Amino acid sequence: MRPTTKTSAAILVRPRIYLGKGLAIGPGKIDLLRTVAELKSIAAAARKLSIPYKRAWVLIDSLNQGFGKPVVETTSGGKGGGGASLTTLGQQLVEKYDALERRLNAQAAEELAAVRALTD
Amino acid sequence: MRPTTKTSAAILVRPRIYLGKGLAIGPGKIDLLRTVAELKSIAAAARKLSIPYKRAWVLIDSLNQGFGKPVVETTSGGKGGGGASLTTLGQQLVEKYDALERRLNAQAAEELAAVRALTD
DNA sequence: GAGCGTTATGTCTCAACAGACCTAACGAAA
DNA sequence: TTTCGTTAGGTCTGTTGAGACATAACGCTC
Repeated sequence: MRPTTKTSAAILVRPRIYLGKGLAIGPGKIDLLRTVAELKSIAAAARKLSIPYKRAWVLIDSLNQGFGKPVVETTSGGKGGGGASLTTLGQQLVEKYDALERRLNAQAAEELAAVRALTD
Repeated sequence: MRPTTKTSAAILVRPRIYLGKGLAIGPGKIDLLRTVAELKSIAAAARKLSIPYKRAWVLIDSLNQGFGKPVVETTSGGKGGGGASLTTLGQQLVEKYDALERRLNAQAAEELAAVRALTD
């Protein structure tokens, strides 16, 4: 229709992947994991994302429980009060999800544009 | 937590597409539209999907409002009490969404498997 | 040992949402 | 004119979830 403008930033696919029963992973948890990895602290990540610590902890706990193996390792007490970091499983999870999300948006750009065209 | 079987089809991508603010479309609404098209009645579709008529109507109304143009056309009174059917916009919406969903699951199979492998 | 910041929970409240129930309007058919 | 099944809502309630708050445990540092 309009070949000139290609700035379609208002549309995007946010994949939520369902693994097994009750366990799901979406953009929210991935962002949280990424921030925890960056700041090495659940509390700091929660502050940065403007969510209550409790919620951040619940989300991470649900991942740890759901995967059977921990996605985030924590230590309490000690220098700075403690901290948190991603396990290799957690790192892989973020990496794989990013790859999936990137591919989804790239490969499906055509169909996305088709849906978007309907909103005009 | 048992591994169950190896051939677990329990993983899939359910895309929810965000168009503009407040307007989103996901598998639920698409299924509803499909059923309305099939049965030519909102009430009948709601019964088949085991959801209250009110909810079905609210979902459809949100689509009609969100798109600015109606996605479902209705008539009240008359033979059989009335009925409903998809507009061409509604039909296109279902078609485009189906194409997107199919492509997503096909093209991203590799990355999906990678994520799934982490759950073992 | 006291202080500190973090992890780890429990509990309470409030808003949002889903579902249930109810009523009105409509128009063809009987 | 009455009946009937549908569309089109309004309203109430139970449930769920998020957020706010409180508290304990932990282990370095001072």
